[in-house]
Amino acid sequence: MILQASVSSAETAYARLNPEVQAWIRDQGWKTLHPLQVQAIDAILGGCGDLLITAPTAAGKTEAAFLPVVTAVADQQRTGFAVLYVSPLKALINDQARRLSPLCERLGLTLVPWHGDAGRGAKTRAFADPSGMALITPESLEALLVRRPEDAKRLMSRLSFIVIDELHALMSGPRGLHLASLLKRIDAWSTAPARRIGLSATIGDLARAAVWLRPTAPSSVTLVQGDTSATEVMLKVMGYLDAAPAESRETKAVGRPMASHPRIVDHLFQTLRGSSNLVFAQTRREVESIAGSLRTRSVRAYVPNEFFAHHGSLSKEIRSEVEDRLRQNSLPTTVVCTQTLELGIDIGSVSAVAQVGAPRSISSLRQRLGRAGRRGSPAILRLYIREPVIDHCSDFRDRLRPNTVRAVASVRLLQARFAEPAPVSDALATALLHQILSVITERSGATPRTIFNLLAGPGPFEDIGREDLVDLLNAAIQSPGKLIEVAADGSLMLGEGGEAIVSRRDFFAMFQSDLEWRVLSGQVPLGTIPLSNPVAKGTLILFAGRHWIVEAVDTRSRILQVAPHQGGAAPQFDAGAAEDLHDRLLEEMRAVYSSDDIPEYLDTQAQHFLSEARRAFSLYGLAETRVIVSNGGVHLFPWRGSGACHVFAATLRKEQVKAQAHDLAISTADASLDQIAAALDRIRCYGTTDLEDSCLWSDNFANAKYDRLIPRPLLHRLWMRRNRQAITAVPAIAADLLESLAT
DNA sequence: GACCTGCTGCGGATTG
Repeated sequence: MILQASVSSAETAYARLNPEVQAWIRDQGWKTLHPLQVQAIDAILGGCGDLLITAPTAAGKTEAAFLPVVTAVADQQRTGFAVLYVSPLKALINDQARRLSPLCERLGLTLVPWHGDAGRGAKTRAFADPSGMALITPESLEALLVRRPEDAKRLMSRLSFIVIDELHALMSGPRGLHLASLLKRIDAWSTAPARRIGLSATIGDLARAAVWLRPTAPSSVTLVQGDTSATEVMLKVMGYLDAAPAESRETKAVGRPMASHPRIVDHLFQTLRGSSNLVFAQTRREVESIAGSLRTRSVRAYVPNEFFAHHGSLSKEIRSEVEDRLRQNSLPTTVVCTQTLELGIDIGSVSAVAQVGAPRSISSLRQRLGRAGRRGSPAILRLYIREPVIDHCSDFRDRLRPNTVRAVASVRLLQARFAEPAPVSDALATALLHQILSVITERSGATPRTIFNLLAGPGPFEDIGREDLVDLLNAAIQSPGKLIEVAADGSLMLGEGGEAIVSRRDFFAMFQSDLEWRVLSGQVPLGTIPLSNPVAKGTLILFAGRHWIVEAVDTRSRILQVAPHQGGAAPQFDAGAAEDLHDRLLEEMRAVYSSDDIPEYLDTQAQHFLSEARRAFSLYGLAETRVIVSNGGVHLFPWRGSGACHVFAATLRKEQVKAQAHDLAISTADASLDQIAAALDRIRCYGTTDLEDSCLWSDNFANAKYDRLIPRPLLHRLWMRRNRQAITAVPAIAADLLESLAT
């Protein structure tokens, strides 16, 4: 990656901009251009490659990219869009359209917001006379390619720039593979591919981001980095003692708030009322329960409620109402939310950010922190950490106080500027099949060679070899559902099954969607809850931070009609697997256990938890050993992240040891130390063949949308490649554990 | 043991 070498002065950069852009800058009342903007102007107007712009939220990344971009394309004459802006969220497209339209108007550039909820007028005009900028989601891009391939080519074969916002979010997961493939296909239409500009606040691995951005030439990506000097953070970690462990697990399962709940709610109420804040919780159910209690608390205190819920299952209406109230900033507003308010939707900045529960990801914590701190004042972050009461039947997991230790480790890594790299997607096969169907549709048929040339090679599918593609295509051709057919000339066409998949509306997204109840209060849509919730007339529910009674159930159209009421519990939202912990976080947790400093940002209870944690760590002898016996079971501590631990647990199961990985360790059952030592000794000597075989014992590698249509051996092969690192580490982990047992 | 994201084209009726 090329680091920005020379930087001209703000005056020189300003002089390079289009006069109308300069006038717009004066209108904003800006006295000077930020260094970030100067760098971006130099790189875009002076250079010719791709750019990665990283800077904290609200540092002006959008302007840094667009001032020079619109300057570059202002006077060009062409048929088709000059700039494609890709965003992960419709709401972000609406925000950006609002921000950019005065600038574009001055230059006579058309601006077309292009997503499912955007008006059709602008799109229709763009089909007739395409020019300027389109602001689009990956799914709408897919829809354009599949449904209007001729128009898509006409609109996007002469692009000068592709701007990708919130790059860290768009490059990860199935969507990352999807968008990368779409961009590759767009590039194939033109002789001079558009320059790509990625924007992000949190990039854990710059080298990998550069590879994603320009797979054929990652070293030509210029890095433009904003001010990375640390912003002042006022941090507090607060400990809360919960009910007995057995009880706490039970109440969690039933969904009843835990014993610490009222005390945490009290503290939030007292510290946050009167100002604007964000409170992040780990689950939607927890958001509901906290927001509901805060509202009840306000009613009891005879004060107007200023606490609201925000999560992905709430309707657009409810969510934008809350976002508007935050943005207008005229009334104190505290929003209890999940990840939904992490990305760059414009909500202004808030006084303080709180999080209930220990962080699992540093990137996420950093994004959340970025929401706090008005100009000139420090960002306030409060972490609420719960640990259970210890009694005679408590096991090592409770005694080691992992939540407190994880919170301290997270803060240390935050200070060390660590951020997790974007996770590798497990949807490679699904994405490949999806894109094959899409290419066949776009081209009304394609030969295997065309498909291979178009999709394979540097990019999202570079791990796919010719034989993988052949296996996949053969399976699709021979499938009883007739996904693909071979035409007389040897080209591949959609079969009956393929047609059915592509013609469905949900084809455009690479992720799954399940059926849900729609919850309506009168005519107002409140949101959706999973069909799995038992509901009947008279059921009480807590939703959108308020209490409701179900008045009517329409099972045909899946609608719940509700009315305001009192009481009721939050619904059960479908549970997925917990977010993986990174290797670095476990390593840091071990360091926290082994050191003896008590950070001053811990309150008395949290300090107490940390002391208990270290005492337990020492009593179990974990400074010297990686294997302990507790409550009749043997527990192994590789001090690695979730990925490595899950693979290692699978390997143990292959050796007939019942093993289960959790956040802190791997727990075994019904096995003696001798049996485990023998298993570890065998695993220690594993060669490549054994390792490739070991993961056959894992049955859950068919998770993604179209995995059921993929041959199992291919899924297994791809799973192996994706987990190569964790798999290669297996013998070394076994050796370390065995050494512990010997001493 | 979690979270989040997205969605066409067409014909016909209605409205300004």
